[in-house]
Amino acid sequence: MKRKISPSEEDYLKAIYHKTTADAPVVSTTLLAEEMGAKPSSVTDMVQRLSEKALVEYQKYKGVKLSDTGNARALSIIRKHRLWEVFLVNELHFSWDQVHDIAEQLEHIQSEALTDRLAAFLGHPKTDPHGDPIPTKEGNIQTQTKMLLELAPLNTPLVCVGVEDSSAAFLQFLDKCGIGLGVNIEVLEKEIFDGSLLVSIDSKTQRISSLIAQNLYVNQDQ
Amino acid sequence: MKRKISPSEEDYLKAIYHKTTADAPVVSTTLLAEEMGAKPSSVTDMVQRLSEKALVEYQKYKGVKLSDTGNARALSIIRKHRLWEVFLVNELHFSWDQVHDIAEQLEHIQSEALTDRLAAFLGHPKTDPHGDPIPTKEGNIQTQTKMLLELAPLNTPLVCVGVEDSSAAFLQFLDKCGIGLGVNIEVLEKEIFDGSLLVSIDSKTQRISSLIAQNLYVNQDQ
DNA sequence: TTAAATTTTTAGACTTGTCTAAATAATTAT
DNA sequence: ATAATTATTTAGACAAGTCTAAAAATTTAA
Repeated sequence: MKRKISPSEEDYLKAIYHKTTADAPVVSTTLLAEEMGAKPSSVTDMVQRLSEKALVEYQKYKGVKLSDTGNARALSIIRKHRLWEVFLVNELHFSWDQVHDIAEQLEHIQSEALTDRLAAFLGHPKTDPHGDPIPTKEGNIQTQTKMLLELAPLNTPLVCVGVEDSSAAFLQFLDKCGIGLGVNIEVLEKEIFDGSLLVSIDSKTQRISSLIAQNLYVNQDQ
Repeated sequence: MKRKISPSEEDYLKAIYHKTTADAPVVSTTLLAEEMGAKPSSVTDMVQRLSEKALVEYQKYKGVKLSDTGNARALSIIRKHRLWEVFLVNELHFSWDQVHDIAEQLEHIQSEALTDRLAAFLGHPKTDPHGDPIPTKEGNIQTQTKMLLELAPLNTPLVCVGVEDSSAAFLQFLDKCGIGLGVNIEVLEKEIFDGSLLVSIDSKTQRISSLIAQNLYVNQDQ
């Protein structure tokens, strides 16, 4: 029943998944082209092919969104991507900034048995090394409560739970600042002038830029 | 320095590697076509492309062989294939007949760091689950002394060390007969009529077909 | 509300990897 | 040694996925 989907088609499904939300349920070919590093004309072609395969709903000039089957496929790819990231970090001891490109390749391996066994081997992890939730085999993905550090209340014990930007550069910078998932953090002061924050990380006080605060997710501790 | 090679090109390099030996250093397009499940004309095309990239040495109508760089690339792919097979069997508990197709996909993942760490994670295994040697990172591959069970001496303690045919059907049949790597075996009698052998496996006597004997490698025990 | 600017699609071309059918070279048999 | 057979290559075609350039639709601005 499962029709063959090429790695390239899978990448498009994933990109459409990441670029659509409840408020903006449809994405334009231009935005998708940017995400994919391709020209809008190439995206139009591909999106029309995906539409013929009933993986997306597409209306000329109106943008594209995933169909139910397309959404399920996207979640399956994201599941594999994040499981492999857990493997790379937890088992092979890669750092969280090194795993994205390798997982981009591993996510296209086609074997349900492999995914099942990998998940079991890893102990059915709930989140990946960047704090993003791992969809279940059935395609359920937990929407986690989390807020940007930028918007977090002052003088409240917080814990880091995720990142908005997962580029290697940003992750390495976080490492340098002593910031990682599970790290305790508290905002002591918000600087109006440049949006920077005075924070306490593991009881040490330091100043971090607004750019970090805009890309780091936290939760109230407890 | 490392030029990009497509998965398909990698598959051809591997096939050429497997189909050439010291006595037959060159393989014909027809034989290669059979191995690849493609038409000879397609093989000619591909082999000419590989020749332009200096990965093979090819002379029209005379067959093809790997260049030194092509040989190194083939060994690198085989190394990855066999390391992943070890991972699948030892860590994810697949059986030895289930891993080939998955490893066919995993062998194309491009990341030297991944291969290095995988090898270390597995404890730098010397052989894969079918008894085939794993090339080192430097491209050294150990030529193991082994003989077909068919040609092994009678009434001599032997140990299974490899298979010639690693199809799922053959491996499953071996399982059914209680034959696996490391299993002790002794040939008690050779039947002239059908080439079958009376053997003792783990002290139990049974008769096995000549087809098994032609596809199973053994060594003298000790 | 029409014109200008922008976005999106179409058309035609290119590459990779494959195929079939036809042509050519090599091998085998008479 | 020549003819018949077999192996191999060439030629032309096709699908996937991409591009550039041009056309068409949509949005924005006057």
